[in-house]
Amino acid sequence: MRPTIYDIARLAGVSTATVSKVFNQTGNISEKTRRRILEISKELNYQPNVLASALNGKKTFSLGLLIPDMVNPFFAELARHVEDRAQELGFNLIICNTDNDMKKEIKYIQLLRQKSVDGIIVATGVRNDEFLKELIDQRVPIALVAREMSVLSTSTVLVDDFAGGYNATRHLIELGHRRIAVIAESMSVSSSKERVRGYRHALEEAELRYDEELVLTSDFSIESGRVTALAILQRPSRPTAIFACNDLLAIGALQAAKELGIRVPDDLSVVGFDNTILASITDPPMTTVAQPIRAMGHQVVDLIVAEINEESTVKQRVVLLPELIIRQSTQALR
Amino acid sequence: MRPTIYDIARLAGVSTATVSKVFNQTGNISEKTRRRILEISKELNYQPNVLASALNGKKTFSLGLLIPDMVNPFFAELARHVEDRAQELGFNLIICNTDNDMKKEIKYIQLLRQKSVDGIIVATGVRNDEFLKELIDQRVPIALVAREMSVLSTSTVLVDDFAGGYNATRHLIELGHRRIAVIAESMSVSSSKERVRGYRHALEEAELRYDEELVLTSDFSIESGRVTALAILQRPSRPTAIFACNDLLAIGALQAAKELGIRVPDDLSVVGFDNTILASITDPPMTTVAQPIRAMGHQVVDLIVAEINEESTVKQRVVLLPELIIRQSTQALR
DNA sequence: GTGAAAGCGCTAACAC
DNA sequence: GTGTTAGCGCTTTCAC
Repeated sequence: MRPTIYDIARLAGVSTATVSKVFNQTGNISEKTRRRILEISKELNYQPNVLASALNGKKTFSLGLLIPDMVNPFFAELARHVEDRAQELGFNLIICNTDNDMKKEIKYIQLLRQKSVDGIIVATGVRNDEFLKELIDQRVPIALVAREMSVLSTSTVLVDDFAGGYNATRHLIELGHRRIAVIAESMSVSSSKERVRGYRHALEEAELRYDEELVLTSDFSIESGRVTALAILQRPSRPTAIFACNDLLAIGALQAAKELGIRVPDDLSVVGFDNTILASITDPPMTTVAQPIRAMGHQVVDLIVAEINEESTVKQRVVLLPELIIRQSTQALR
Repeated sequence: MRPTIYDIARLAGVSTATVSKVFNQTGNISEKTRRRILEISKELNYQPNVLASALNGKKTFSLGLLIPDMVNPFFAELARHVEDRAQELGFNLIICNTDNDMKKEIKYIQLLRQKSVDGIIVATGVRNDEFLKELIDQRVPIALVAREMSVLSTSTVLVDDFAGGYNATRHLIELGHRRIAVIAESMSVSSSKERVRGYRHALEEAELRYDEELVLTSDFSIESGRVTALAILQRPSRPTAIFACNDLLAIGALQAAKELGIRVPDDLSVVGFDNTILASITDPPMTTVAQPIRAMGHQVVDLIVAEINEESTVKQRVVLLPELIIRQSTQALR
């Protein structure tokens, strides 16, 4: 059996209250008994039982993280940084892959509540306002990362998606491109919508016509990027550039181009979004909009932990700036 | 406040024991009261408190997963499948990225114990025998995946790494290659050692000399693969083929070749291992040894859950077979 | 400085 | 069929 506070108390000839105080650094315990207790604990290899302490209203020191899919490198990296920071602060991370499926999301949230996690970080794109609102009403700390939900009053960390979309498109325009297509993930995701808005703004600023035909929506997999790009590249007057709203889609576009014998960047420029590890290993290496993933992960953990510890009750909305990384998938229009 | 079993009992005019029995489907409760209790629970949106129930010796329904780094696509995919299966069985997953750092690993294991996870799945390569042994002695269910530890009596799921290394090398030999280098991750990892052993066996079988100079060890990042490959490709008599013990290293080799103006596959054949998403998007697409990642993830969860539920007390060692996926990074020696 | 005791939310004998 | 009650391991108030 795992030793308990009772075992320690008995061996040290004190009460459990004293032992508890030592471990919580509360009350006033003489240096001598403190030492004794610590010593005995070491000997028995005592590990406090978090469950029992959480049952008394203390923290569980675990956080939930809802992401669409950790196989998507963007979310893998994000989750990694979240986990790192959480660990630094003494919290474990329960990762939940929801595939942006509302049913799964709800199920996960219920499980997390049953386990009394101290907070939930949401990075999924599901429109789940009602459910999250309930949680907030129940005073479960929630924070959003890489997504947005204006109706909700929660701390949020994201990148300026509008600026990202704008920068990407602007870059293409400066290279002389006029027919620029955009492939978005489902437009119901806030970040996607913003990126397209940035795209549109760049066009209009350059007095280029915004052509709905050039705005495609798809899933968020390489395959669906490929299929979508294939369709658009086979039109009679195909675009000379594609802005894909994430690296996965951009890779799909690259593959489609290769299939059709369209050379990148000579005959087609492609810009991605996220600057995941994938962008640097494609051929050619991909121009993409970098999100400061590490900073996002750290910040969102800091915000939610501050809320958990009630150090800060004001909700914050942190907007980080994206950065265009120019590689070799874009080139001046000939 | 979250409703408790007491609230329900009061409103239903029964005792907490009755309510508990309903939720645990134990005892014998009349259909009528059962209904009433369930109804009231629904109304109050009651969620059982897992902590309290776990404190009574029940399960916490959470598993720990120790992996080196979820940014590595192999582990991202593995973790995803583990998580999927765990979720199906009602368990949450606490993911711990250890970077194969023994200190971190120990810290994580302690945290997991304090939280009374029901079991721990270990996919890291750390030689941590002592520590894991302690856990086993304390009857914490442990299972290994994608790694091995012969001294320990634990359920294990892995791929036949020897066969994988053999197949990869054999493929190269059949293509006429004679000078075949191998880049291994640190040789202290069991899987890596086995793959190299398979490599060696293939050579010897073909009566080719096993040349220590052609066996390089490195880290497990693209960058270290690149550096290692760079070194070997600049030797006076460079190899005509490289077998890299994982896709990351293979990509590094691809990059090194490109840097040196060595064409793949014309001047150099490269084989990877893992068949992660990366292998399909490199240029050229990579020949690699596929691990049945999904099956591995599912199986290891099934094994550990069986142990947790004490359905099965016999430890199993499941060895799955790898499969060589031939793409375009390998070609017959000219 | 230290301890007795009540209680966190739930379970499981055992009694009725 | 249902209730009483004694814990699970820990925290905390209040008394000494």
